[in-house]
Amino acid sequence: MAETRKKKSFQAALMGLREKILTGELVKGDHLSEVLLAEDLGISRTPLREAMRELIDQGLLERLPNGRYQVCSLTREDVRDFIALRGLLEGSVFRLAAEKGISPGQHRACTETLAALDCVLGASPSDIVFERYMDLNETLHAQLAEICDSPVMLSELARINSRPMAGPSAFLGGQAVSHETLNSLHVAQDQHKSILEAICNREGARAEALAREHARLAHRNLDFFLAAGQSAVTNIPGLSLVERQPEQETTKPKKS
Amino acid sequence: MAETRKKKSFQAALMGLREKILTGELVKGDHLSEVLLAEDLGISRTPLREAMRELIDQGLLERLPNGRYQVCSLTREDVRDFIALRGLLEGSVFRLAAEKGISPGQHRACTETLAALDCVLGASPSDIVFERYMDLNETLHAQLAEICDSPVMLSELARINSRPMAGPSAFLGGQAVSHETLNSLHVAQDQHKSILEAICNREGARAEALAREHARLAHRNLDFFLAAGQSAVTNIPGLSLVERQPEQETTKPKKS
DNA sequence: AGCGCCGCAATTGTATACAAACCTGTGCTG
DNA sequence: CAGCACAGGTTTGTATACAATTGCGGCGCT
Repeated sequence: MAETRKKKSFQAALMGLREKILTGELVKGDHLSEVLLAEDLGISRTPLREAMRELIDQGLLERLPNGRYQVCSLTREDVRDFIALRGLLEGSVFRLAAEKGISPGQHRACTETLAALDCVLGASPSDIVFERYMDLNETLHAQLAEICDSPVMLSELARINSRPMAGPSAFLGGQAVSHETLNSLHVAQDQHKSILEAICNREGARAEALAREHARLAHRNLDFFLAAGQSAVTNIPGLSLVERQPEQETTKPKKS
Repeated sequence: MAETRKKKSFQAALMGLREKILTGELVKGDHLSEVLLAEDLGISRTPLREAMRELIDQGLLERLPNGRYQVCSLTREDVRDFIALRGLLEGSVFRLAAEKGISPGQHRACTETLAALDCVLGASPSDIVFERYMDLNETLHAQLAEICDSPVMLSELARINSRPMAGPSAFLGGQAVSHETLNSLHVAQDQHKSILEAICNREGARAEALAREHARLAHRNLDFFLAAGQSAVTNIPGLSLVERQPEQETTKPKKS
């Protein structure tokens, strides 16, 4: 953990609040008080404010004109836009990578990660270790992105990836081994290979188009887990932030 | 001024620091102390920290792993990447606008702004009011962007536009009426018209490509003002943040 | 009864005091 | 003479007290 900075109260606030928000303990619309949260977390308001500011940057909180804070409420279109935005940035980054050229070491590293992903996917459907797949997937995306060698692009991409459900492995924690989902994993892996091929061949436009389409795979997963209902909320971090307008009103149990 | 929030100390800190940084009063590498700045601005450390955090978001400050702050140092490539990134985002936004379709009211507003720009450009070269051109240019970009009707895209575009020299009117304050610069203004205006036309015709790919090329015009201006030397620093906000690597190393005095 | 104004309570913004961490300079030791 | 260790000071991190502003509820007026 490179982010284990010394400011421990700030870290505690950040982790604690993140947890409370992602688990849905804090409801969407309600505006939350600094003093209550501070004493709940056992810290002072000062580091708490710092943490809240950080969470605003991460898109989990938003600030009302009054100065009050409230948990971010995302529409389905917002999440789709963030996913598309990742595709856009990754596309640009891959195009830059293709134009710049890949080094032998980078090519070897990507090939290894691809092989490891193949290995994970090769197992029988029930034996797939989704956690390992997530790790490898993120590694691959990072390896491909680093080829472009542009700090600006990489940092902005990282920013978008930190958005609630925009990252490349956002929906892999769901572990829903439906036939459809499984198939999309194989499609994604094929796209991975095509992207690497395009970068190696200096086919920038192809790499860019592939990246956009690759990100769009996540749209299906978003729709799937939004339709799956409350059970998915615990598995997909940030899903609780999405307001579900198309739900028919079926004896909605009013919470406390 | 929608941003005239009540927190006046915070605002004072923000404005004051921004001023100090953009005018080059604060040198690039030097790390700045909270307490010194606070008493210099006549406020406390608490709002100052908030302001510094904001300036980090705006890309004017950066934070060292020690927790110290320092004025951001950008390379020429960084600025070029930010400009390209604006082109990328604007391109995506315009493509979305073309796919969604423009309303009559939006079309009328854009046409009016275009006509006003034509009017400003129609004056004799020495009579061009650059300040008015800047306003109109930003208005047009905003009007075109709003067509896409995606809060996510708009806010991310606004974020990039707030980066030091990435905004669409970043270099128009230079008022360098060289033959070359003047010509680029006419080219830019022609691109504006083409973009609007593409959006009206639902030509998404064309609008996207035009936006990317439109942003690239700023690359020339960047090179021009970087070559212009110190005199341009006072006119182009943020130019002082760019490290000029072609400087020969002249007895670099090691700081204390 | 409805509308508007005033005052209180709650909440955020600011200031300052204190604690901890870091860098630095100096002196000791191998 | 070099390297390390310790101590002091400087700087950021945290806590708490105070100020200002906002929202709200009651009260009076129309």
